[in-house]
Amino acid sequence: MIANKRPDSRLDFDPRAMGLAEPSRAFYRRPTVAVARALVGAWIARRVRGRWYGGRIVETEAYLGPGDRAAHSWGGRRTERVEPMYAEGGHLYVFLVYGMHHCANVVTRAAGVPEAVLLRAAEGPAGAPARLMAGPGKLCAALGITVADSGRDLAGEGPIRIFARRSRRPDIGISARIGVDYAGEAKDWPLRFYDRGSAAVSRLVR
DNA sequence: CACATGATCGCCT
DNA sequence: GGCGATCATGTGG
Repeated sequence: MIANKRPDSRLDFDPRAMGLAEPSRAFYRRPTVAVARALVGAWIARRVRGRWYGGRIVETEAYLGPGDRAAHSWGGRRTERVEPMYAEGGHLYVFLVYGMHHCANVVTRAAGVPEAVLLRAAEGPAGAPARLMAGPGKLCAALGITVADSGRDLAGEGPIRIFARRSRRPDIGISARIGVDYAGEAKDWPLRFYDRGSAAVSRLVR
């Protein structure tokens, strides 16, 4: 069992002072691509001992379920690991890749529809290293998110939450997803969304 | 800057 | 038994 890790103290921030609000459940139940786009500019945060730690999401990828060869739920796979993807939108799905890195996903749509949005990169509050969360594994490491958090409800009162962006819309770039060359035709689908103005995007792929 | 490689282990076949 | 929704480091140009 992997112990709960602690977030990087440099990610300390105050969502309330920033006027950030949490989206309703309906936000997450929308089509996955819409959620993936809306999450660019939103904040992912974790509360530990009364303090909030987090960052502004700058890169996401949509994973479209049974028909998407790159998705863990491809072909309707339903194992213990993937089970959180079948939960109602607004839950968290975390898995371990390459034996050492964790990846965090925001589950979308209705219960039983196993689609999700991978959080690929975020930029921390002022003072945090620019590329501390420039990658899905680094994002989880910085926030201390592990498979122990898989299945959590982001829309409830739990320790991991999402805050919607306020107003300014990021200049969003689109590309194929990263690291899914094995996925047949799905490898070229334009399901990666990133903030063109951010220095924390994991890789520059047009 | 563009590759190439090793680390490391849970998951699925 | 093979292979990742990755990352840091090392080499060469």
